[in-house]
Amino acid sequence: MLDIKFIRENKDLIAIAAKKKHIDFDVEKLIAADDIRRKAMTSSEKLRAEQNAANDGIASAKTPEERTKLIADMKVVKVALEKDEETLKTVMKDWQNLMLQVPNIPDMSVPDGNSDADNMEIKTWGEKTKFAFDPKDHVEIMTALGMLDLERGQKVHGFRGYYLTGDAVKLCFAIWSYALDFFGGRGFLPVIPPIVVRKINLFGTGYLPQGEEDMYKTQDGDYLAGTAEVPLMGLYADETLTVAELPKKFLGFSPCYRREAGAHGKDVRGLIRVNEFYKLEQVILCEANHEASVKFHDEVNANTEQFIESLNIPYRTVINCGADLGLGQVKKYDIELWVPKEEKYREISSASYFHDFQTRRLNIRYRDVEGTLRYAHSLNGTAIPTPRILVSLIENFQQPDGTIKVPPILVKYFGKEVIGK
RNA sequence: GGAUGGGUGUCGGAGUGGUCUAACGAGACAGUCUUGAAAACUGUUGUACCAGCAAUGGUACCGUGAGUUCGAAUCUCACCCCAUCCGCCA
Repeated sequence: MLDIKFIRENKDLIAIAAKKKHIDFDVEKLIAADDIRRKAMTSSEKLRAEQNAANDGIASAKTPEERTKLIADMKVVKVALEKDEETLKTVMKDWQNLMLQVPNIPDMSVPDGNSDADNMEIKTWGEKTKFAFDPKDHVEIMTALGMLDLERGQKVHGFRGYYLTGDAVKLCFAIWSYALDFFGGRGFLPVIPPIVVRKINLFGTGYLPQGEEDMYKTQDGDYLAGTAEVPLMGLYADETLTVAELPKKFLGFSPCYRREAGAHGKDVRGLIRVNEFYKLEQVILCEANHEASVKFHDEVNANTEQFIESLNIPYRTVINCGADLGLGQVKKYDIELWVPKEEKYREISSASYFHDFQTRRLNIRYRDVEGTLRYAHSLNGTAIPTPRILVSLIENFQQPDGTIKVPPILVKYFGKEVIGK
């Protein structure tokens, strides 16, 4: 959600933003609706003022005749007021609907593009792993080592179902523990949030109304969130913070549920794309200025880069192009890990900032040093998702004998150096 | 699944359809008094939108939305939310 005043004064920017994000949105339609809204508001407020003024007269009328006369006058005003309010009601529906579709404006540094193929590489780290043998993919390795059962996963859950077993489970716990130490050591408060959430939180974060199809829903009308970002953003909804409390840094840990409704042909094999997984997520609320947003955005992304580096997995970082940005995102970095068997970098992390797009919808404010109420800025980034991280971890660290070398930093958490011996 | 009670300002808490510009109390802030503090006393104390360069003016907000009325915190209806009890489960 953007400020209507800002939209009116910068409608060209909005039009360019929509085009860059490949979102079909006509800002002129919103301006037209807003013109009607303003007119109806001014007009009905004037009539109401008249009515308010007459009220005292009616209450203190000296004679019944005087009173009857005043009431008769106000009956006329009432009819006019009802007409204005009818207009206002109709246009407000339209207006609110349009306001929910206004895209946030991408940063200058976001490249143009039509799809994730146009994302701009800004960093590569590590050597793409070379093998003196024919590397296998993670499904083959894990199945052979009793770490993964896709067949029975499918039997029980259906398409994209999986069982992790044995050392795969231990590896997940090791990664979670390590991540908790790593990110916790950088000032993030660990949080296990509710992931079955009320609808309002999804509107607030910008996942609704557009993302309805990708979400699981309960019979009570609640939703299973696809990321801990949703409940963490809801945490301070409708609250006013003090500037001294900012920035707030959270490390959420939660299961994540995604229907992957629009991705039926994509990544049909293995652990890349699944309906339920676990994720540690960084969320920050900070002061309302662009520099702070940029600073924390870089910080959040660097945290995950350094985490991946400590595991010694080759990766690259991209700036997502316009078409790959969500409605509310100003800028987004993806970190992609090298997957040897596919010979491709695959997304593992996504860090974005929103300015006050989310906090306006959620009504998260703070008082700045002058005492002025302001909407905070929000940003978030993946810390680490499981089991997706296992794909590149296992494929990059596989050995000729079919075993897996555990990254040294994880040995302390995992308990042994090699899986499969 | 069944039953009941309740949503008022920063908080507690009143509120017979018109003077609600929401009583009263607490808190916070400022001042008086004081060597300083406490106490006491006095005053101030929300948010959003519209018009305006501004000073300022207007409107709305008592959970949300409709309705009745010249006029609604107050009456009617629907919904949302909160709490408690019983049952069931962990």
